[in-house]
Amino acid sequence: MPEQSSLTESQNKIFNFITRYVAEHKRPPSVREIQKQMKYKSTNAVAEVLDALEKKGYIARRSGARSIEILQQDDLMNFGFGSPALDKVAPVPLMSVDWFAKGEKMKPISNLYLDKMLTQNRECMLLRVDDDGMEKSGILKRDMVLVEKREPSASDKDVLVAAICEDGAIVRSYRFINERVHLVASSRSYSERVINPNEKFPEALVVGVVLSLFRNILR
Amino acid sequence: MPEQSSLTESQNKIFNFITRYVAEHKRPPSVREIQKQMKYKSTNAVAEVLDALEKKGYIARRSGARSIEILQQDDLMNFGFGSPALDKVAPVPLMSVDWFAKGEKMKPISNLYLDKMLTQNRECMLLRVDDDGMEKSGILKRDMVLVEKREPSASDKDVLVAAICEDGAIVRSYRFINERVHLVASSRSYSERVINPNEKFPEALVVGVVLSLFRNILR
DNA sequence: CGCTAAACTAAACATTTGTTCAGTATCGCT
DNA sequence: AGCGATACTGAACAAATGTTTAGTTTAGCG
Repeated sequence: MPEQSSLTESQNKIFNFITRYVAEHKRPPSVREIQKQMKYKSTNAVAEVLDALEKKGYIARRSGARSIEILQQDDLMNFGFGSPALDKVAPVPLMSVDWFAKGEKMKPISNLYLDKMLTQNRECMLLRVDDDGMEKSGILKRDMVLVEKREPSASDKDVLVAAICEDGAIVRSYRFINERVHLVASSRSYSERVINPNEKFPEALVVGVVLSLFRNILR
Repeated sequence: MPEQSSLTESQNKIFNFITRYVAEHKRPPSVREIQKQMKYKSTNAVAEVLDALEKKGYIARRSGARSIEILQQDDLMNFGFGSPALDKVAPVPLMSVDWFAKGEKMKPISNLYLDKMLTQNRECMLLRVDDDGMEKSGILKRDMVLVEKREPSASDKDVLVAAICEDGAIVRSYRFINERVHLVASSRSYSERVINPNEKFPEALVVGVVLSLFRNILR
């Protein structure tokens, strides 16, 4: 990930406040509302933090009142609008993987129903990650990944893909080099897999692009 | 049931403009921006249309600049008939956190619909993690956590809990020692928070037990 | 016709809001 | 000690913005 320059305590506080405020009120806060929240006695205290946030690329400002715009879109929920409705749910098949050297198979075990805000209206499936190859990227064995069923395109830079292979389902970084697909783990101890386009029985089969991650915490 | 009063041409035009503007700019337009768009020569032309829209329940206005809020027209959840998914899905409120030293507030922003397999049929909510205190446990800032709304019990050994505090929502290990609740981060750089049972305004408020974790991977 | 509502123009006014300038204080680093 | 970054207080100002009051015009309707 492109490590965002880190924030100081007050910068983090204010940035969090802004995101919460926007989510709740559907408009950015004014400088003086931030001031009140932070219990500052001068608006300039806010102004300087906003300058820093802007310089670090967390926000942008235009002219006029309430002009703060949040630049992070990794927000997952850019909950601007979304009113709840049931047509907002999509069935997502939970797939189990059977791999045979000659022909792979994936079978739906059951359907989970997920809000379309999560599936982003794409054709998805759920897979259980079967190794620790992406541990360093925060994806652990036994995590569930929500995968969009599609072949990565050339424009996909540094996406994570799900693939099935001997070991079951795995997640890897996707690189396209010299007509070949390279599947790269984040841990060095996992070797790179290279897929030749002409290969009849490749050692791994890319099944889609990883959209998000789901992990059970409570045992 | 409340037959939506219909809109006049200019009312409709302006209402549509507001909707588009919010979608595009993530903040409401100012009165004068609407005036410009409509090629009015007086702001009062706008003011009157806005009065009408407010009276008809299409928008609401608060104080301050850019205070127009679009009201949801779609009647709340249409818990109508047999979508096959219905009984498998539960609405989970996505909460935003406002913290004041004396009185904490949590407000639902919107509902996400999640399979009951995920909520395990418990009363849940979704929170966005606002710090890196549990980074070492694999819970990162900006992750969403699915939280069961309940006080941890003595039998809960080493559960992770969500709490709200000055910094927003945080996740911590829960320890009960000497009548006191200890909230422990996995990173050493985050200090432990201790909650006294008699404390009137504790520095953090436990809101529930973390069931699972959700993270957006694709940008 | 006369009435009313909607749809404006025109001009002021009061707030809200962003920005800036001049200071003070603390901390880590050199 | 000196320097720069961060974190503020306090005060003032100008621009942006919401609101109001007074008047004109048009269209529909009884």
